[in-house]
Amino acid sequence: MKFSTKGTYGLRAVVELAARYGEGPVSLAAVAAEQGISEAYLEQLMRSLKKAGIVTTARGKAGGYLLTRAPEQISVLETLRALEGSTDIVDCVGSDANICENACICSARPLFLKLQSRINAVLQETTIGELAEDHIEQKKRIEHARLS
Amino acid sequence: MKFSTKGTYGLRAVVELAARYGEGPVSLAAVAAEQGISEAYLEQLMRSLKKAGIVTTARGKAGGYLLTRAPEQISVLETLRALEGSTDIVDCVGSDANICENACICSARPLFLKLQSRINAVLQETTIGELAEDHIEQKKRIEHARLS
DNA sequence: TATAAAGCCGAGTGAAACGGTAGGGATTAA
DNA sequence: TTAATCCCTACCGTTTCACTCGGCTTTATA
Repeated sequence: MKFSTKGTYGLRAVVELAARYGEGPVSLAAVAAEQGISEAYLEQLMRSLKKAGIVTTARGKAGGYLLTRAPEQISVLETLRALEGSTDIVDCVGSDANICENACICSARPLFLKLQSRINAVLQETTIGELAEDHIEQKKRIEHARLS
Repeated sequence: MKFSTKGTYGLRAVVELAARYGEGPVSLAAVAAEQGISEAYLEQLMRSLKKAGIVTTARGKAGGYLLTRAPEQISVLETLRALEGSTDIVDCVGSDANICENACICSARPLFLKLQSRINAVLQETTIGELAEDHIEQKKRIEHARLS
């Protein structure tokens, strides 16, 4: 029941792009430096995000990554799915439940179904835009505290 | 973000014991057979559960496992913690948050905190007793359908 | 037009966790 | 005494994780 760094790093990278939404392409190096992540590793994650239609790229010099949509229109659910493949806590909930032949008798299934729906609700209703706003606020507060 | 089989198998085993609460010790072999789990593997899980004070044992011939308390007094949270070590989705939520030095600036943290609290709520409020009841009901329904 | 800065891509790798097995020991009811 | 139990340690093959490496293509700009 742990999030992988894939999900965490990727999510943070997307939030970073959201914080700079409208300012043109942001280079991988810039995102990696800001978030303290290895460039080569982050590149892989960006690939997944691109394939999922969450980010797009500008190639060549002065190129970089951009969100395909406004940050408020990207859900965390979508982002994590792109990064981790699925956000299902077990295979027997969600689309192909038939994977577990004992689904109809498994005593843990009702719990998993409930839990999964709660999780999905949070991930669905939270947008990258919200996280970015919080993050910008937080940065301001810290800056403010440092100066005084 | 996947549950391991440790958690799933162990939980099911505990529910099985709950379904037979008050009937004396249940042997490992019986639980393993009923749930379709390898005996040797399940034994490991039972050890964790015993160490955590969720089950107790009777040794020797006609021995087996028993719940230490009434099923309604055992939460799923407690059970999963015993089996998986922790139910925290990332290390930087929960007791020792200081593990992540950037916690105060990490843009994903607010999300994780919210998500964790929702998850914990479900796991805390669901008891083994409830799962056992559901399970018994379900078995009855199936039996009924088979006969008609 | 040459060059450097960027993204694109496939492959490889060490460590850890997962999921399970094996084999022997201790305990106890019959 | 025997057989049915739980108790414990160690091992092991596979997969996933978290990265790294090296070479390629694209493109702005000097």
